[in-house]
Amino acid sequence: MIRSQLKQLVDEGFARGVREGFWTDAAAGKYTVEVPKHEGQGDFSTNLALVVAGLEKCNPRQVATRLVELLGDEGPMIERLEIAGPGFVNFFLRPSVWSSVLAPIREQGERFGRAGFGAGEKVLVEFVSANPTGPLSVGHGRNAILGDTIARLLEAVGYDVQREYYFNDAGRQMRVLGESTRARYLELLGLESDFPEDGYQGDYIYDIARSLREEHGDRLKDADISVFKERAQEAIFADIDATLQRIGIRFDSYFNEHTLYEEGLIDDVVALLQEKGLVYEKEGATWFRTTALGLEKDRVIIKSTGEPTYRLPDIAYHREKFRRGFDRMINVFGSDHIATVPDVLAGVRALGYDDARVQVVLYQFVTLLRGGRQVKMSTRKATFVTVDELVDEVGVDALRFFFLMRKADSQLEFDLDLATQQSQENPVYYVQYAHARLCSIERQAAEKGLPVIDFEAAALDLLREPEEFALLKLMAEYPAQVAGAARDLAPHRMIFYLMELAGRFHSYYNRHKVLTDDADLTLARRCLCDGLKTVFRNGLLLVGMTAPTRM
RNA sequence: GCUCCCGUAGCUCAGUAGGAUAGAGCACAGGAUUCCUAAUCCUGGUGCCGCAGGUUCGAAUCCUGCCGGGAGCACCA
Repeated sequence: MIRSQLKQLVDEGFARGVREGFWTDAAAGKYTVEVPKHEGQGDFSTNLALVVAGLEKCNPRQVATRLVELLGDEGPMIERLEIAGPGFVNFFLRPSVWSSVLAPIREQGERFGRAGFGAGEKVLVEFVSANPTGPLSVGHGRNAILGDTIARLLEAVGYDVQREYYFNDAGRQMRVLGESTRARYLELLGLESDFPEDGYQGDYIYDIARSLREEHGDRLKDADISVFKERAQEAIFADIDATLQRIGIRFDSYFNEHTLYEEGLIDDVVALLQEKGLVYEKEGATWFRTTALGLEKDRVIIKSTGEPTYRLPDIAYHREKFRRGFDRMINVFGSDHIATVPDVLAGVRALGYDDARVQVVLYQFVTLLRGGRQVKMSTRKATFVTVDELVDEVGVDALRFFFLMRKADSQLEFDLDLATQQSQENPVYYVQYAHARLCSIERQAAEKGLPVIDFEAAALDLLREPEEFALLKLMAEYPAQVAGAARDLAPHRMIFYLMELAGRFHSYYNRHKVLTDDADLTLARRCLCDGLKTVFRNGLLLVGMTAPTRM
């Protein structure tokens, strides 16, 4: 907000310089106004002179001098300007401008930080998309939290977001699931059973088998595999659903791969690709000529058995996303899906759609540490830790926080010992405690009989401590943080922002009292704290956490 | 062999579409509570930003090659 006002001033100065022939408009939109890294370099800084000088091949310090002349060296916001280093222009603002961030925060309340630049564009965020073969494991957890938080961020900046879960209840995996369930059922009946070699070994299969036995006795001993498969799938899906609800995630739609077959959409895609000469037969299989689209080798889309490989439905599914009218499509995938992405995008492109509208967020694997040792995980062997188990141990807030703490590109080390101990080492509490403390101050104020905050009556220029300026500056950055995190699909930035704000607040709290003997100062500081509380609350809710009022 | 991600302090990681003097938490050591919650704060220091070149006024950031770790490279999803 303050930054954007300043940016406007700089833009005007730049435009005047263009009119007066000091420079061309080549640098328009290329320079920035930023908060400098180091103390003593002003409240904001622009690299305009460096950018202009680079494009026009002239001396940056001369350009900076011109700019300073054009801007005038003071004004209602600016106290003084300074040319520094290779040609930065540093802005030193009047201290009073900082407290002006409090009014909009107060007016906008829970809307503070939201933006409208998404302009109602329709975005489909597809995530989790785990086939119902077992409970959600740690890897799915990262997917779920990432996808949901990205959706929240996009909603916050004005996109019309739809959350979708794509799944497949046919196919080999599910057949194995059915066989595994039947084997357990027969085993429970004391009958001969041959558990599939690559079957699912988790105890949850026993649970499902047990419920079948209770309901049907031994009447299913000769039943078709589909009975077992359907029952298993149903039970597991209910389980997944419960887990998701528990961690605050709901989907707007579920898309079953079945639909693509039933509505002939698979055949459509093959026919369309055929028309374009991108399909051929070889060794009994149908191949997609991806080499013609710039990829390394051709891929099979229909096996010699007549069954499609995963690529074909994936392409058809993405075609449906376009046909359903989405402007942007975001997929959250584990890094093991890396190889499939180019093929699907090539398919989309071949069908005449703009694949730039499809964005894939790939996240690296989660390694689980317990007792300092890596836990090996396998879905089949059921040696995995489930999301439910994690939530049991650490709670929803810590789960979300830990999964968001790292950028998607980084492998995430989930230290169970750290996350499970509810101690001060746990950074989750650090942030939440800041909010609880702010609430506590207001409770104290009420107990002392202080009146409700009268914002209009407050003398905000009494906020003059360096720690207060630091807080106000950081609060003013909040909307830009949300916008940046949404733009780059990078939820971890919100976590880092909140940790920094919490650090500054705790530090301030220890050094200065809010509730003092000076009524005016107290009121001003309560206004500051009120604003902080709003920012913490908004930030925590935005990433799907709670903002506790006491701890 | 090929593709993608990662490599920054002892450990775990940030670094916001190249910017000024490199950042945080943890760990380690010491200190702070008659006072709004000590789940807090304060004080200590550490870096060949994996290596080598290149691009430019300027590189942890961009390009090339190499080294190390991870994920892939199926008529599995």
